[in-house]
Amino acid sequence: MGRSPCCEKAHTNKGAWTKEEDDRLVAYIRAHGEGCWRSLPKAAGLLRCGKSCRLRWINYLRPDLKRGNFTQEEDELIIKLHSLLGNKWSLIAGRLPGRTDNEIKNYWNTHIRRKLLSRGIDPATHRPLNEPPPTPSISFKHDHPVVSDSNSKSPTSERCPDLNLELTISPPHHDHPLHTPNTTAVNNSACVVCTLGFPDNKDCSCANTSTTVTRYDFLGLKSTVLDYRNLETK
DNA sequence: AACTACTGCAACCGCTACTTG
DNA sequence: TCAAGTAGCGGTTGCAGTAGT
Repeated sequence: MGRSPCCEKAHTNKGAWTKEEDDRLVAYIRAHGEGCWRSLPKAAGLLRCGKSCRLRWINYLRPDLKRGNFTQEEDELIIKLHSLLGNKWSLIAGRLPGRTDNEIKNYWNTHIRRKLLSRGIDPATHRPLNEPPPTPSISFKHDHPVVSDSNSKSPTSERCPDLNLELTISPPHHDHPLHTPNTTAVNNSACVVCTLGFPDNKDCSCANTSTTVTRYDFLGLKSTVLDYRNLETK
């Protein structure tokens, strides 16, 4: 058998946190540190779910949080990172010290989305709104399937008419990469996660795959086109 | 002043990968 | 090995504050 449930939902508070609850949580974490969210509410004398405590601390109470408006630089960085990573808010937040994934997600949905739309850019694809979305197709002529970004019909797309992977995180197609199109095994070059400064991240593909990547300098970031096997199609 | 519509954000929900017993 | 719990993530919702009429 596993462990006992994380909390008794019948005896937990919900909704907005009170000042007293905040103070208790902050005092407890200052004394004991982060971690073991399951036992924290009881130990801290809070009628809250551990999950709720974790969220409150991470998104609101952490002392290193930067409150206030986003700067123009942060704006641009979020847009660049989103074009590369998609809705990976925690990864994006990792590149913005003092900002949380929830804060960035909210800011994206309320400000940046609108900003991009007003510029005629699709916030989901980072392409012009009037440009038809690319239809990825997969070729099996190599040892491994290769995703190509093309609207033209291929024999494969005819063979697999229902296969639409909705792949959107690669940078726009670039005929002439700024750097030598160095398509090598990852063992010899960085994956996108490492390139963005997230070594040892769970999304890092360096250590455990034989993925091929091509590196570009997209939007000023040393970006990477991933082999389709690394893409998440959520 | 009162009502309605809109906006922004904190918090919740549900899912998944990982861990534990 | 596997079932169940935990932590963390992303999507969604609820509500307070503000603007418009």
